[in-house]
Amino acid sequence: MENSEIAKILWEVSELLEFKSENPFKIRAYQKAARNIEGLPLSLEESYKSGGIKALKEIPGIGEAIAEHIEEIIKTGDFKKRKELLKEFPKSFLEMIEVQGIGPKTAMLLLKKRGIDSIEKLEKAIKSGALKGLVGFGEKKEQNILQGITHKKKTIGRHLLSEAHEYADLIINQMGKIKEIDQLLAAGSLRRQQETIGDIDILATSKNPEAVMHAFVKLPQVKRILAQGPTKSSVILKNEMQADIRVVDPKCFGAAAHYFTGNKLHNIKIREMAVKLGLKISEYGVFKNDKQIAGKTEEEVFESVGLSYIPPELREGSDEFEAAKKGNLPQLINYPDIRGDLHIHSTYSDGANTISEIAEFAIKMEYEYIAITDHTQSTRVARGQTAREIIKELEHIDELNSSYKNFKILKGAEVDILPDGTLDYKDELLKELDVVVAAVHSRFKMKKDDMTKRICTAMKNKYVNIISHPTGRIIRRRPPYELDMEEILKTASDTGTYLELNSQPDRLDLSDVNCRRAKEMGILIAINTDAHTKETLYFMQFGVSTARRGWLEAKNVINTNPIAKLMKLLYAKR
DNA sequence: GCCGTTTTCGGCCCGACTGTTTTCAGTCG
Ligand SMILES: Nc1nc2c(ncn2[C@H]2C[C@H](O)[C@@H](COP(=O)(O)OP(=O)(O)OP(=O)(O)O)O2)c(=O)[nH]1
Ligand SMILES: [Mg+2]
Ligand SMILES: [Mg+2]
Ligand SMILES: [Zn+2]
Repeated sequence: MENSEIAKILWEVSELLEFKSENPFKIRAYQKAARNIEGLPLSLEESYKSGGIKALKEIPGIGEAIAEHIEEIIKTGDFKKRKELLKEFPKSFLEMIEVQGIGPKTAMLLLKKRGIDSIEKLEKAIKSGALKGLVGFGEKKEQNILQGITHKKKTIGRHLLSEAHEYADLIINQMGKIKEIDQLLAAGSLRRQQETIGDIDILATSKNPEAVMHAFVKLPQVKRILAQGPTKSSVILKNEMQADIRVVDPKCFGAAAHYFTGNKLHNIKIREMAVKLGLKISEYGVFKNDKQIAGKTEEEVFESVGLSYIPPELREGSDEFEAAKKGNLPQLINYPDIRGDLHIHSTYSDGANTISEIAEFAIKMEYEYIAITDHTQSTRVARGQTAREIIKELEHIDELNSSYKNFKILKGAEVDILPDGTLDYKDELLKELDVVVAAVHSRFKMKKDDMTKRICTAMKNKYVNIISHPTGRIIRRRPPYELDMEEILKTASDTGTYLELNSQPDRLDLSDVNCRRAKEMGILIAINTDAHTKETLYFMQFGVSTARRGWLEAKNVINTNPIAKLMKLLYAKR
């Protein structure tokens, strides 16, 4: 049982409890537990197996009751209380609150008074006028719900960080033309650089908020206005993304930026800390006896509760406060720390650019080195090369290198890890390479033990430097291979193998939480792009963002080193 | 339901916008 599955079950229970109008704090307790479990690097099932209920209760937000539920879920796949709740409310009913504007109260009213228990029935009911006369329902509400249903049908859920970035830049560019705006900031999950983004959150400061809102909702990208007030508006954009905007006075910028960056749990926790100190934190500032005492900058907000500045990528409402209090926050890696890219494809396999085109581009990016790592024979769809074919490429690289100074092209390959854990090239050939990146490209559905053994066997080969995209997940498309991540990490640590943080926006693999776990175990990470075109060498920024979310410092990442040190690290296993 | 360096009971973040409401509940950030 995966953590994500357990989290999903608990989240669903929180929704079921909402329908029953349970104590809102109890509902929040289930939601908190679910969120915390999602962000957990260790397998709950493994923790339970080794430490029982007691180990579960050590996780924040999990107490006696939820720990027992989790035990039951691990043992039977479900738990009694949930099964009972589900008898009352069918699955299709749960989906109703996913429609914008419908919450648990409205859904219950529709169920009780009209027997509506699915989005389909709701749509029919509105169109046939069956909701006329229902308390709290009028023409506008019906139309809003219909539009909400249409919107829901068109969207696929959360967006990749890269897509959201691009679109947010467009909007922010447009907003830059609004005269009344002072400062602009992309906030929310975008600023925290989460791997997926729910909506675009933008903060503006202005002395004339109404004028700003007026101009904002008239932007050409805006399709529909969900809400418009003087300090806050929400719209649906033409690409069906939602955008939320807040406008505040410049003297509130810090507090508003902090609020709008979140995440929610982080906000709640820092506000609780303020309450204990006799203060109040809101998006408008830090207040003592209704008098603003701070809030112009984010630093002031943190300082008011005795914390040093916490970078947005760490604001998850977990243990960042502890670190900030003790002054133990990491010196997070920055993009300019990166000196090269160790996983790139050229026209020798399925890349679009020649090695020299890639090299020229990398030099413009001020890199000191790159590794060309084309596919090997078993990955035929990606034009993987035989041993004979790659020899030509290696000679070509030698030739090119003689023409560069202060820049080096490393000879590499992205070598297939075959199902038995052996590699697609013989050791005699691997020996000729500077960088061996090893990866699984076939038989993704192997059993957990087999897949773990497969990758661990590969790590035990002394020529293997880096395991590429270690879990194989593709965001929104393919779940990770079944893996014992702890075993993988342990073997990486024992063998001195590096793990990749693949920067492709739909991979980001290792994920943020796994990076953090790897760091704790002393494993070094290679942040690579796996670029198949020279322009996508810029995907490095997403890798660095994810690394920052994983608390990584420059020293945890091998490709922040100058070439001489890097070469030493690459030859350390041999 | 969870939690505690004052607490094992009694708190639990704080605010904006909408629609249909004669004064605020519901939903959302
Ligand atoms: N204090 C407080 N702040 C909140 C609450 N809900 C949201 N926020 C703040 C923190 C969020 O990061 C920020 C933006 O809200 P969003 O719903 O857009 O969430 P966020 O961007 O974090 O994630 P997303 O990718 O959009 O799902 O607003 C809340 O209930 N209380
Ligand atoms: Mg957001
Ligand atoms: Mg938002
Ligand atoms: Zn690759």
